Amino acid sequence: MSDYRNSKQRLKIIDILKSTEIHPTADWIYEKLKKEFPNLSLGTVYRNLNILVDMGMVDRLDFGKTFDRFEAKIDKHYHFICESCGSILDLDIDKQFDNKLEETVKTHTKLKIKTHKVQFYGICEKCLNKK
Amino acid sequence: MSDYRNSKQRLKIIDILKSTEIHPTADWIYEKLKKEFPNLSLGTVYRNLNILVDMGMVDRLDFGKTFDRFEAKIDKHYHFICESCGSILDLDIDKQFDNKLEETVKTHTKLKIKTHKVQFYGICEKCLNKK
DNA sequence: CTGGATGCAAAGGGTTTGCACGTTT
DNA sequence: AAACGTGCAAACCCTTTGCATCCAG
Repeated sequence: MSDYRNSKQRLKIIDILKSTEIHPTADWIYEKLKKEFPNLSLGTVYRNLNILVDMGMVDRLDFGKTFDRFEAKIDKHYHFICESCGSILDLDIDKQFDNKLEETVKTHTKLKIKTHKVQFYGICEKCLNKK
Repeated sequence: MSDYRNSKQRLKIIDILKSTEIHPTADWIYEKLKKEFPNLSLGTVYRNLNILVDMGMVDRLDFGKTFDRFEAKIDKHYHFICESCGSILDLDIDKQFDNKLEETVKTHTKLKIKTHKVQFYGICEKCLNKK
């Protein structure tokens, strides 16, 4: 892993992210940062966001994949994504968890919850046995 | 919403999805279906997958967004995505749920769980008040 | 000085779409 | 016949990358 130097742009990106609650897109950050660095390029924003994620200072909100995956719908269930081989497994967790999770949110917020998704990340059995 | 007719390609896509557990990508389906329809185009696969998702027969595994979003990392938490305005809110659920969820999976499978993510979907307070 | 960081623009990669033709109802 | 579906290819859109230049350590 390389050493990261300080850069005004990167420090400001952290500032921006810390100062907002809207979970911005790269482009939103770019537009905001451009006021201070008129020559800023979107590529720089993306590069720095990746570095910050790598440093563990920023979280990327995604599914951990590069393209969509599909499945024939049978019932609601959770997914496990293997960080080693990328495979996705269905998990059948007791339905009580479904309800408990949504109930908890409903009693603590004023949101109308329609559904929820859960993904677990780790190493699948196959990959564990390979080592 | 338009009426959907039957198409051999679409019916076969459902068959393929029902016959596998690997949560395929569009391209994987395309390669498989191409053996039966040599002139098949990837666009057709994508179109049909979108139709099937629209019909509720297929689930798309994604985060429900078109581009990445970022946030300064503070601690682990769940997210709520408003299906009306697209905003993302942080949820602070009692940590006991974190542990219970992962423990449940650990005791029922041989997977090594490292972390998990949860997204709730619904309507946020602002949008609820607008109606 | 040395190697990371930037701006610019082009390239990438997955997904969508316009159009003319084919197919279902 | 009317409207949806298909194949093909181009267009899209977000993200990454090559390169010459700039700048931090």
